[in-house]
Amino acid sequence: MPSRQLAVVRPEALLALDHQLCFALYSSSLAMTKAYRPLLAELGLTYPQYLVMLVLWEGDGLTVGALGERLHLDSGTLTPLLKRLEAQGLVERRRGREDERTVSVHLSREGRALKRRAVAVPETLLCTLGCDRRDLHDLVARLAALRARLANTPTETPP
Amino acid sequence: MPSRQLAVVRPEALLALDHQLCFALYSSSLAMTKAYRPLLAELGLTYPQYLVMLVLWEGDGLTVGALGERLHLDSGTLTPLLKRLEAQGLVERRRGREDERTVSVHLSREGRALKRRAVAVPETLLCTLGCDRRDLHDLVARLAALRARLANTPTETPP
DNA sequence: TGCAATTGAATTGCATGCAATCTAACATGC
DNA sequence: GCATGTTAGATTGCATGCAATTCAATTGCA
Repeated sequence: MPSRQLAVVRPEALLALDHQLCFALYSSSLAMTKAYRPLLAELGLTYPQYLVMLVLWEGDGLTVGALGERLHLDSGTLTPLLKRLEAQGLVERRRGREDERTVSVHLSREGRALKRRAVAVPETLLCTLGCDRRDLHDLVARLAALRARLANTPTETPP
Repeated sequence: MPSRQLAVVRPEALLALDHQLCFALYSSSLAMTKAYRPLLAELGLTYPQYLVMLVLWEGDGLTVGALGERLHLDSGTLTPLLKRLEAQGLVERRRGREDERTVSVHLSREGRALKRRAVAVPETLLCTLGCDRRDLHDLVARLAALRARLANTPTETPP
C-alpha cells in the first residue's frame, strides 16, 4: 500500500507548474479560446460575446444582472460588451419600465438569425477534437463541480 | 442499449451553455483566478505574474521566448508583465550578450525569497477545496491532454 | 562581402475581467 | 413626505491576452 497520499510534499513538487490545477485550467481555457477564435470570427463575435449569445439564444430578455449571474461576470465586463453587440445590431438593450434601474437585453432579428450559423461552431470544434461524447460530458460535469467548490472559497465571499 | 451516442443532437442541446466544454473551462478558470487573487495579493502578485514566478522558481535565466513557450503566452503579454515584476524588484531582465535580440529573465534575491511564502498559496487552496489528490492529478492530466489536442486544431496553425 | 529574409522583443490597438467608485432609481423608516 | 439606505448599471483604472506591426540583430545566401 503506497503511502504517497500521506507523504509530505516538497515545495518543489507543490509549486511545480505542471502539477498546478490552476495552470492546467488557465492554459487549456486560453487554448480553447484560441481554437474558437477563427470560427467565431466568421460570425463576427469574440468568445465572451459568443457566450452571451448562447445565453440569449436559450431565452432573451434577461437583465444585465441575470446575464451576469448566468455567466459569472459583472456589469463592468458586460456593459461595454453588450454595447458592442448592440452596435453590431445583434441585441437591443431596453430600460426597464417598472424598475428603471434595470436594463434587459433582447435579440434582434439578426441576432436570432445568427443562431443557425452558430450551430456549426461547436460541431466543427467537437469534430476536430474527436472527443468521446461520454468523456466530454464527464469532464464538463467535473469542471462544473470544481467551479461550484471554488465559488464557496471563504476568501471569495468576505462578508 | 441506449442509442444516445448516435442520436442527432438538436441545436438547442448543442448550443446549451451548460453543455459547452468551453464554458465549463472558461468559468472554472475564472473562478480559480478569483480564488487565488486574495492569496496572491498578500505576495503582491497577480495571477499571471504568479505563473511566471512558478516557472522561474523551477529555474531562472530563461529568455522571454522560452518563458512564453512554457506558459503559452507571447511577448505582447509577457513584456509588460515582466517589466512590472522588474519594477517590483522580483526579477531582472538582461539583454543577451551573444545574441542581443534576446532578453533573459533572472530572479532577484527578493524574487528567490518569495518562494518560501508562496508555498502557502497552493497549500491553502488545496485545503479549501478538500480535493482528493488522485482525482486532482487525473483532472490535471486530462486538461493537459485536452490542451495538447486544442493546440493541434488546424485553425490554430494556418500556414 | 553585401543584402534580403528571418527572428526575438517591443509596441500598438482592441476586447476583456474585475475592483472601486459613481449615479440614478427604488425601498425603508420615521 | 422625506431623509437614509440599498440596489442595478455604468464608469474608471489597471492588468492581462493577442493580432498586427515595428525595430534591431542575426542569419543565409548569392
